[in-house]
Amino acid sequence: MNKPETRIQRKNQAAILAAGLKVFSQFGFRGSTLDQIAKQAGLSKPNMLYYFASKDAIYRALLERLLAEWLEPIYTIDPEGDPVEEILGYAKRKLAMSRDFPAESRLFANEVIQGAPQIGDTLRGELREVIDRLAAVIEGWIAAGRMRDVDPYHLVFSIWSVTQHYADFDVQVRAILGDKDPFIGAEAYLEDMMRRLLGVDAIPQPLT
Amino acid sequence: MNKPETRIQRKNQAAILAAGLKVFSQFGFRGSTLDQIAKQAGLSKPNMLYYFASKDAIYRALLERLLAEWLEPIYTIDPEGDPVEEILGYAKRKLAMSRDFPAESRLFANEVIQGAPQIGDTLRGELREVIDRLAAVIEGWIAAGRMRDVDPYHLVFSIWSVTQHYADFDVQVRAILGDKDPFIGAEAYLEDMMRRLLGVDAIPQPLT
DNA sequence: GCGTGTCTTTACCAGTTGGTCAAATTCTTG
DNA sequence: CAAGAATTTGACCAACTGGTAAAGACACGC
Repeated sequence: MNKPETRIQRKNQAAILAAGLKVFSQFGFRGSTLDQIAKQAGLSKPNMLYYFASKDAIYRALLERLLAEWLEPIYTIDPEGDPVEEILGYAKRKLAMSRDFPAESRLFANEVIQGAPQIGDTLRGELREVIDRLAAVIEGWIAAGRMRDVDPYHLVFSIWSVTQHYADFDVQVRAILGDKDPFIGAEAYLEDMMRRLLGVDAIPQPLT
Repeated sequence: MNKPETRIQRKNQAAILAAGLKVFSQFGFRGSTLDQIAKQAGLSKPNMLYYFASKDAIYRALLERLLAEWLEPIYTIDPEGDPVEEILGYAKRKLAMSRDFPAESRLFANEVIQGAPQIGDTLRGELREVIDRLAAVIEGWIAAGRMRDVDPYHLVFSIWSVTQHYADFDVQVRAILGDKDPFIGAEAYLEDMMRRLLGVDAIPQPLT
């Protein structure tokens, strides 16, 4: 259908999407302008509109491209594996994504905070299904006594919120921590928190 | 200085700030327009600008007014009290704020995600000091063996992120949970998580 | 080297934006 | 009630917004 892409098309589309990600993630959809994105992409505005029909089209293309890879880490959770290690691994992967792709995280944050006008349907559809399935797996683990009894939905929310916090509220985190790299302490804290929360055999810390 | 306020001034200023909160929290600063805010406040645009000199002035007034009350729950933490109960109480108060004042939460979220252009100085100044003092209290508790050894800064981040998540990502939470009130399960989960994380005498859950 | 389709630019437009101004209206108070 | 102050309005503006039209520049297979 839209297969025959020239190398210059690929290059410019990639540049536009990269620029759009940068600008949209900082200012939100309505706060961003085509001129900003075009300048960031190193193109003139009409030239940019030669590749994407409208501001909306750029935004939607971005969200579509990112939604899949944003959800992807969930699918690596193995129902046959050890519950604590599987969930902890997922949490760590999400934390790494916050470190390596903060703009993507902020793009979603902006979109969802503003009421998810574009991806609301996907949230109520695909996302909900995926999380329902994950919740069923977790409930199976709990029923088998392989992890502590926690609400799987709020567990997922807490993983998302804690990990994405380091990307979305980056300036606040750095304002408080100063120059220290937040992610070193974050990973240790996250691991401690998850093991403590989920582990059936948690050992009480001895008094000093 | 600016004390002599007529009742009509108070009324209109309050209406403008309420409208600004609603609009700014949904669209961010750059995504909001004076017309939107004026319409929401039930005033004409020039009339609104009679009370606030500019869009910027409304936004700054809002942030200033909210910063204080947003930080306030921290001051109710009692260094003499029981560590787990004090921290848990703070977390619950933050969760209640997310339930009762979601717009305020989203306003801050928008501001911080976009790089905190207005309140960056406050974050690096007052906020940092307050959190440093809180961290010192927590470290004292840990040294006294009254709670588990966790990083106080990341502990604060996790409380903020988990509680504010229910306000900021409201549509996503409801997309997944459906009609159920998120805050009932959220409070139970939060309490379990905090007690488990902080309590020195946590009892391992028996296998089923 | 030449024609055809791809890419880029210049000039432009109508609607929206934050904000101004002077005149008109509505209080408030002696 | 009259005068002065406080409040509200309508008309307006320059800058910016997303988007368009058309012509020019370029690339590539023949």
